[in-house]
Amino acid sequence: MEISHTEENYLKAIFKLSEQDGSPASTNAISSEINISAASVTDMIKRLAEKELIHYEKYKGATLTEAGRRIATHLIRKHRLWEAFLVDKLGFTWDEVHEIAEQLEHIKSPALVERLDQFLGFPKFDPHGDPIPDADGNFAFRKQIPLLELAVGEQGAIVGVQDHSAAFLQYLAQKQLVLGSSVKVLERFEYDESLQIEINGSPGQTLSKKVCQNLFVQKQ
Amino acid sequence: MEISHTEENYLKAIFKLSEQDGSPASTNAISSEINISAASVTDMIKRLAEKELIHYEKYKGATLTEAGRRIATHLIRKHRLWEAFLVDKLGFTWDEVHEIAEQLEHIKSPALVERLDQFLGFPKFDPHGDPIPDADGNFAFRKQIPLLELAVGEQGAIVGVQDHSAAFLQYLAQKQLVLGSSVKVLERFEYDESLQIEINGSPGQTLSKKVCQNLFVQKQ
DNA sequence: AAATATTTTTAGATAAGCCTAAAAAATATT
DNA sequence: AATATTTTTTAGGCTTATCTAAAAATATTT
Repeated sequence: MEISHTEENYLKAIFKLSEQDGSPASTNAISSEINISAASVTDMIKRLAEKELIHYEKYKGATLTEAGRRIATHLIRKHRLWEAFLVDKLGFTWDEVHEIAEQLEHIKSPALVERLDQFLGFPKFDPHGDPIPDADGNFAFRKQIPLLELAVGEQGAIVGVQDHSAAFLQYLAQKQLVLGSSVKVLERFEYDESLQIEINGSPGQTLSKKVCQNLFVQKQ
Repeated sequence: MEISHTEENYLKAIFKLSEQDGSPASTNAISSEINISAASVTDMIKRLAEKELIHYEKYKGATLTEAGRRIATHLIRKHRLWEAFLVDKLGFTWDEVHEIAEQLEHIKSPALVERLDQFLGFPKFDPHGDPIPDADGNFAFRKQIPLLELAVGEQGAIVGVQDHSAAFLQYLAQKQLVLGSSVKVLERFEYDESLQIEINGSPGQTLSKKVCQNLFVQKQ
């Protein structure tokens, strides 16, 4: 069965919206996720249901079938492998690669994905710290918490981000906060929930609550 | 101006058909080049003419405008750079890369092309020996002739192929005929215009007229 | 529980890209 | 030069993916 570029984008959106909690992705949620009118979404999810890529009941939203999930995770696999390629091999920065990977993820060639994976040394995480699913759609798991939840005196390593916007990623890079950077919480200001942290051994950075919520660390 | 994937394919076909002799590409020629009905081609070339990507006069065929040519050569540049990547970095063989590059050539990111070029060491020729145009659309030139035109006793190096089919490329690989192989014409059989040649110093191969027409060599 | 608000679906259009069949124009043949 | 053939265009349709506006269903508030 041929799956179009467009259908792939819907499957990815439904995966993103329904994977965390397992609850169906609503028409409106999909609509705002991919910036397409709700009416068009209804249209498309009907067609995806006919192709048995999603389960869909009128007014009840959509969840992926096994076939749909396989396609979605494979897209995520390709997206993240390409991001790793762009950063590790071509020297792009982590805030520049999302748009390009959005295009590259639609390239259809099973051999290409597997060779790319090998060329990159079978990475388990992409440049933003997100896990790269294996060919069967299994994601590596890692015990990570938002930096905001680190207690005063505790230390951790940056392993991922919640917010993937270029603005946030550029802000982080400027503060020397990249994947692998070591951070230690020196003080917590209850007034605005900001944290005073030490980055790679140099103290003196205050990070806002918003920043600390969007940064994942692994306790050390 | 947005140019669709489909429009790009038409521009590439028109380039291929009209570049050699400079004469316009006829509707039928485009039709059979891209396997789309002549009626659809007429439709599309009208739209391309409106966008000023081609010059088109009813019943007179199409030629590229400067803008159209820029797009076409840029596509060829991307196609060939990706082929080089697939062979040199991912280890694909030269007969496997065309279909994948057909997809990759449509990825839109100027930065990506330039970084890829750099990553590959600014190659001037792709895995089939075809010149990779520079960012301005200029092709490297090389004095090459079909193997068939080499005289008895003359020696040359394989630098390219006329026929890009997987069948031909696989046949060549089997005979140790790859880019850079050295060949010497030992004898010419007038009966069927086949050649007895020495490949990399080992004699004893007879190559048909068809094969010798489709192989380019550089005299040594 | 009734009224109101929100969400979702239906209905009817549109544009891109394709098709086949028929008409028109250009080219080749007698 | 007239006729036949080939090429190209026109006409009319189809599918995919989108839209807006209106109707229907569901959820929320009073």
